[in-house]
Amino acid sequence: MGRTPAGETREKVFAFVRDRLLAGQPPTVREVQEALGFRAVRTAQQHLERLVEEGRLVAGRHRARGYRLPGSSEGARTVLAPVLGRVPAGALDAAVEDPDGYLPVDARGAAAGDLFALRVRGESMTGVGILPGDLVIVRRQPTAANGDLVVARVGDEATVKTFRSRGRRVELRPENPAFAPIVLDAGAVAILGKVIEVRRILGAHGGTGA
Amino acid sequence: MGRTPAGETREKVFAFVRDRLLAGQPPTVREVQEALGFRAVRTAQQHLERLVEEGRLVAGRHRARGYRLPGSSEGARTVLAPVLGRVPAGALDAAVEDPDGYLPVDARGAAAGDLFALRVRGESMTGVGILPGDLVIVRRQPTAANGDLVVARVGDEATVKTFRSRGRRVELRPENPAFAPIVLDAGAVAILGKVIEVRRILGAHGGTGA
DNA sequence: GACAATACCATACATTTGAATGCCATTGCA
DNA sequence: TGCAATGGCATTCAAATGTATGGTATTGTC
Repeated sequence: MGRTPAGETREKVFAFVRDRLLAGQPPTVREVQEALGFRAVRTAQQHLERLVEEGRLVAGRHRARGYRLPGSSEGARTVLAPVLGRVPAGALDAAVEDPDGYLPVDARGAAAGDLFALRVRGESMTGVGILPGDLVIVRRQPTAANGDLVVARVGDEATVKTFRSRGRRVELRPENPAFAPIVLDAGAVAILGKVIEVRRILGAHGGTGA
Repeated sequence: MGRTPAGETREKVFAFVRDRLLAGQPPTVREVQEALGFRAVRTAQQHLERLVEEGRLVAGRHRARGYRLPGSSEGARTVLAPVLGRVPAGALDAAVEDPDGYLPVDARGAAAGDLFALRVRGESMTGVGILPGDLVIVRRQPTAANGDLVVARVGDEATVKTFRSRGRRVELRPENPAFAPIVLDAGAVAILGKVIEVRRILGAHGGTGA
């Protein structure tokens, strides 16, 4: 009664732990033991210690289900941003109550409630790689700096544009030569937030369509 | 000392637990207690029990960090895709061992281990709105259909291109008139996977750069 | 005021779970 | 042969953690 060939077993241990972690369900040492068919807790424990030594896992001392993948243990924090279906005509909060779904966002430095997402309509921003149907993830803020990509409400409509202010006047500039900039008085524009991320979900089927 | 207004607190408890779950780090009752500033474990415990009653959480009996989101087996499910820093020269698994970080991905229909992400270099795909520095999220698969956006390995390099096959020959087509298609024998190309999503993280500062 | 409902607290208890102690079997090498 | 290295086992201990008991203060309603 000895052992198993090469480092095969440890590879299986790592794969098991990694998959569980990626699925959001960190395993216990005993779950590893059972999954791999060890008859002693210690055996699973030793493999895990080994993986930590090799830097492939990170252990939290005395924490239940404390193993993590290196790099994901710190900083990375995921929150859900609601995808607003209707254009927010009034207060944003009203629209959030009935979202089209949620997008997981790696939010470092942005509180959960401060994020939302909108689907882009029109081709006014194709010059900066934002195509119709893309999702923009927005962090709420009432102001913007020149050059910021913002979501602004003009009248009843919300649009994604590049922000630029000239004194009392605000210019919402499209990034497509076929469209003209919108210039308004600052009082006629409400900045809903700043675009912090752009996503295009291609899905399982279909090509680029180009 | 009494309490806090309406059901505000419970909402915060739920948000905290949900965020932690989505981040792949289920919290303990005491972590909830501490995060919300309760002075008794029991208080956090009661809120959690309440959330379970309301069906907003699911509890695992006597399991450490046992709270889950209901229906997490189906519906929106977030997994973390490793961002591969180096171009995968050999097997993909080797590169996954040392990722640059992880991206939260809403993976419906894709197993956790089947996803990874790469940072795009070069301007060969600007025609379909993929700019240098963008992140592509890829689902591993060894084959592709005409028109698919794929990550392929040619020699030591991995590139993002539109896939097209003509008999024994494979064409990797850039989406930028300034670049020429790459035409190779099928044996000289290895399909690493298919691009299912494109992301551009603009961050808190800076404009569009266009 | 009586009473239910809500929110919270202090503490104890039981289970889960990470870590430690000590030992055996196989392999490879000097 | 001797011996270090590896892979495994059985068991125990201690920390982490879910759960339960019992009590106080505030709010709202009849």
